[in-house]
Amino acid sequence: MTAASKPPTLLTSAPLSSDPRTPTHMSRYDAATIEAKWQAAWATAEVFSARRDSTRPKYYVLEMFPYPSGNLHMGHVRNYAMGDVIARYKAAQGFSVLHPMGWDAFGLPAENAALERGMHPGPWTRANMAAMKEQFLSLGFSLDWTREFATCDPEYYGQQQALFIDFLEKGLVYRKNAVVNWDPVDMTVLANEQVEDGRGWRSGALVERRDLTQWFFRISDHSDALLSGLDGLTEWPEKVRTMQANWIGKSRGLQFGFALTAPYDEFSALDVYTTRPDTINGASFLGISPDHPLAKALEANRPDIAEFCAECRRGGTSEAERETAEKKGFDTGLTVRHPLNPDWTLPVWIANFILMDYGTGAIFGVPAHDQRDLDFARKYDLPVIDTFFAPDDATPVADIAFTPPKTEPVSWVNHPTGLELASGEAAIDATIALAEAGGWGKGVTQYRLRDWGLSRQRYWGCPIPVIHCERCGVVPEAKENLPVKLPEDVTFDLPGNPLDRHPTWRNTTCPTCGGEALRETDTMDTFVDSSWYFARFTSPGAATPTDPAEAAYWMNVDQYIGGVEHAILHLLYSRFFARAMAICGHLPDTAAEPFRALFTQGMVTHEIYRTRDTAGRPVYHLPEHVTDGRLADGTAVEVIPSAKMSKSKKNVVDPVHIVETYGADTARWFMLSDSPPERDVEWTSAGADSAFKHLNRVWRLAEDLGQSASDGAPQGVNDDALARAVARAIADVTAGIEGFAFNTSVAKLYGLTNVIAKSKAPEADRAAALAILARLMAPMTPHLAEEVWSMLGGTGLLAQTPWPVADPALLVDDTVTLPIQINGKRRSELVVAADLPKAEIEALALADPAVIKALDGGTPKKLIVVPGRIVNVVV
RNA sequence: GCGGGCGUGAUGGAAUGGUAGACAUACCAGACUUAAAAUCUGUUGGGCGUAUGCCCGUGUGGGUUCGACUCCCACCGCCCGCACCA
Repeated sequence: MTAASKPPTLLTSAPLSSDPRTPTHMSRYDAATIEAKWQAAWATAEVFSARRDSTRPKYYVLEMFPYPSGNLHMGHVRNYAMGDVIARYKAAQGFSVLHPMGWDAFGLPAENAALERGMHPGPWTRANMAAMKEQFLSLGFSLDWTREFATCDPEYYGQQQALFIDFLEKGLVYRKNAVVNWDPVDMTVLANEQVEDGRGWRSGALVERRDLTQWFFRISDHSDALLSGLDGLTEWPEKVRTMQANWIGKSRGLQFGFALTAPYDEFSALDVYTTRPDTINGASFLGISPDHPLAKALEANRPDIAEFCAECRRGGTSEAERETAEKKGFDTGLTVRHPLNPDWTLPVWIANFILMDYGTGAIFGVPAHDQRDLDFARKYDLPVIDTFFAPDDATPVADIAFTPPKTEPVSWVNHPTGLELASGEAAIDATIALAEAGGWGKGVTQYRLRDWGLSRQRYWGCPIPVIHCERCGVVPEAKENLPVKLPEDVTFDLPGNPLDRHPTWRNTTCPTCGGEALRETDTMDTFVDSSWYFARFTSPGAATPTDPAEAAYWMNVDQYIGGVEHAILHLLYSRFFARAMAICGHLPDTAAEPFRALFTQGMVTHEIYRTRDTAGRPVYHLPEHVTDGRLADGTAVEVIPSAKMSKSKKNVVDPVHIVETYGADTARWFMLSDSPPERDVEWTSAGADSAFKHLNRVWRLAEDLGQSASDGAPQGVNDDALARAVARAIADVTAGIEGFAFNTSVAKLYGLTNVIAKSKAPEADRAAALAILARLMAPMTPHLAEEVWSMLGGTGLLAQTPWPVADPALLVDDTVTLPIQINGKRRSELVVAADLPKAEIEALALADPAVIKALDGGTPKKLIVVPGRIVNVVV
């Protein structure tokens, strides 16, 4: 399917010219007609089909593909309008552009819809895709639709299953136990999003943590590579690199054991990991996770401990929830000996804030130098031992832990290494050395990054292609049996995974021994789907995950654009996948970092409208259903301040309405105006009117100046002032696009429009200037630009016309205005030749009346001249 | 709680450490019109003022600099992420 095979449905009249007495001989800017016309023209010429072309450099621009919710929202329009600016601009610069689009089509909302309306997730998703594609087409993006796919296509997820099997072979994926949110009433696994205040969103039951055997990608084996790889990503935002580095969380610390004073069960010592071994003499207790093997052993014999651990396991699994929960502890009664002093014993506590999957699941608490430990110590009346003070202040810690930066020198109290005045860093080094020399501990590099659990106990995802055989164990499905397709005949009348209760799908034969066996019923995390789609776009029809020749040509993505909310997970997973695919030969090694440049756009926000149902649970309402704070039936809604547009909060705006009223170009222009792309923008209807007004103005200029258009594109601009304005605009608009400052490009285009409209230059000059304006506007408002170009007699499609180049001679001004500051405040100005020597500027500045007055006969203390910029006189 | 970011007129925002407020919206005034809309022109950070003049002003408080929206420190407010939302 091509870009305009189905013309969008648009109003035929423009809303701001609705007066029936408008003379009929006067034509108007008719977005509906214009946009359909040019979309058809682009489609006929197949302008946007990506082609391998050895004579041109390639450019791969990609926006994060959407989840097919059924409606494009303004956030999408913003995202794809930005990508389209880049794609069209790069095409005009002569690049062979790949700009594909597809659907991130698996996921929870389809299952929720299935539960709510009794509809199968497949048709629901397909219908949404069809609706959204129509909206996409009406916006006129320069997308290569011949490469379209959805992650729920068996052709796609079958290749994903092949990848999984390859990963399995290379040891990149394995099974282990992990906890999930378990709803004991609905008897189902819940996503973190489905847990509200520790309760299941539907049942309201207290959520429990439950252990399940699940599949994991060995992403943590690549921690160091993923961390050091960030250094090469110079065209990624610094904040994203920082966030990823912090997420990977490389730390150096000490691992060592505390011997139990009396062995318990098979435990004779407890291993701890700490990043602050230098504070070892400040230890006042040992803390272990409720999931620590020792805690589990204690549970078996001690009902009170079992009850405490059970309490710790209530509530959701999310880190935010655990971190903000009240800190609780339980004294096990066991004690350990301090490694540096066998007479010193410490109590062992079980604490709910200690995670089993970081370090060893056991810590020693240093209340004097860790706020959380201090709160814990005060709550349970444990000792607080100062191990260091500020060099000039030896006040013991009371309610606020003393935690200076590790680089700051502090004075130590009886430090085991003998240090007196030293930084934390130096003390850490010394303590690790001491432990290694003494043989009681070893320095360890630890990462916060955990392996990526990919198992989901759900239907609407990519089936994990493994089979459980009683004789052969867990074996991969044979590749010739791929794809393992999801069965269609499933029901959603019960919670849980329909694959589990499917009568026949689960039963299969073992690919190894041919005996009876059972399929895995878990499906993959949807992050897996989106971790390699960019690679698949290079050869969407290939019978293997990628076609190596195509991947080698098109990879990497030269410009990736998406929401900052994906700064960590999606981008980190994709970086891991690219490495894993390279290991399996599906991508060249040079694609290990798949996204050369990244831009994270801000979010489009909107107010949220909420009411509550009889049970007090929130019910959200779409903006189009709310007028003046009330629903159609008069119910008042609670207005919650602007937040990220999200399907679950229903604070989404339908761009279809804007396109129908004003046209696609207005929607695009408006989304690119005003707000810097990286910043959040609140959607307002007021901006649309002004955008539309401007496009009308450009169109009217074209109508005025196009009357006398001769054949062929308008020639050069001879009028000097106009020519300079045009050159300036070319340079500034280009710089704005290159720097992802589309809002400033838009401002410069407004400026050039104003200059052309007010210019008294000959009509041919103004027409030529307007033709340049059209070319500069083409990436943003492509339909109007084509129309204006054609009205002015331009030949060919603007979509295939090279980007204009500014005459450098016209960018340099002969004279400059230099502000004169006196003591840093602007007091006067100087108009001088641009190349005037510094000494002469100084002389002119000292002769300036304002300067003479300020000096009052004296000499300046200092005279700063920055040629071309400013003069500052210090008196 | 932890990690990251943002904060400038009535509003969205502009500004390689160098004239703060470009461009746009809104408001006000004028032109055109019987009138309105549309369109066009002009004004608009606050204060004093006859002024081509002065004072204040980029969340708050400090600091660096000849010069700070920009760099550094602390604080306040808002936003994003926190591994099963996508």
